[in-house]
Amino acid sequence: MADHAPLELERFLPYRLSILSNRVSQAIAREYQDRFDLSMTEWRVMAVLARYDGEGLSASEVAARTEMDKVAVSRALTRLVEARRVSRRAHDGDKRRSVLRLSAAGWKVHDTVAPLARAHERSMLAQLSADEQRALLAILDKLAPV
Amino acid sequence: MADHAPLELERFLPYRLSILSNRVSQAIAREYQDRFDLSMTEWRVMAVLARYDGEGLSASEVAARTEMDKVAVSRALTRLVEARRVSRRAHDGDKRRSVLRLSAAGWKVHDTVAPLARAHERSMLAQLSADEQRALLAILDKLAPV
DNA sequence: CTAAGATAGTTTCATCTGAAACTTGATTCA
DNA sequence: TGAATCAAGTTTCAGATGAAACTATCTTAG
Repeated sequence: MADHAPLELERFLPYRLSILSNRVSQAIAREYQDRFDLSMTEWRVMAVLARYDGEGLSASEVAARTEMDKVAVSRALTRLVEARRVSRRAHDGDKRRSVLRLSAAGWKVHDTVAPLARAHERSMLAQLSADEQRALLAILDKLAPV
Repeated sequence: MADHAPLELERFLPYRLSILSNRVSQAIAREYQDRFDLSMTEWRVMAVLARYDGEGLSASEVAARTEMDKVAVSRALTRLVEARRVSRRAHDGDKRRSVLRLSAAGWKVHDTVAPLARAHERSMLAQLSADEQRALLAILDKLAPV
């Protein structure tokens, strides 16, 4: 029994990372879910469409840029289009592709949610020293390069 | 259009954290899922039972120590008990409570998976400098204290 | 050209998840 | 006591998820 070397979950890095990540994401998500009936998946799709506005991304480009699978993106888009937050038309010259854009209503939601998300990010960083903030960015760059 | 200030998802900390956390957790989980038909939930339950061996934890103590909800724990335990990896008996003096322990088979699985998990953790840390490793621990202590 | 293969996106299916309701047993307090 | 409340754990239900199959379209090799 002495030689089992049990894993100490509360010191195990992957576990701690997942706890932290879930807490942070859910704190943000809870707000926009209540206020806008918007899932995290949907929000990420909207954020990418906002960022690459004017390019008329296709669904698979959205999937690539959000690191979500195409099924999740397809379903998020169905809801977003139904809610008139995203417009979808067919691509000239390739009828398989869709051309996606935020609608005016979509932009309105985005312009409320984005500052809210950034505020959460700031309050998270505010708990860290300047050195730790720098280190965190360096760590993320090394472990999960974009 | 210029003043929409879109969120840059790929620089947004909560997003990057969730990408990193998912990648790390899934890399480990994939191994023990294939080899032992063990979900991440089940593994976490086993890890906690291993760590607090001899105390005969109840299901809600397991839930508290894994930060999972009681429904998830209940279901994981059903599977673990069926697979004879965990033994469950009633608590003397409180028939609501269960007393949970890893079985010999459970320990055998634990003793294979724990080193495997630790190896993943080590290879993750190995990508960071000593300073960054220290900083990561400090950051986790501040942002998600145990 | 056209058959074979690749790509975009949706649907299906089986599983996972969490909130709420429920069951059983313990506790409290009048 | 015994009614009301509380705690442990399970079940139910409704939604989320992801792999695989499928449809439609486009590309390429012969």
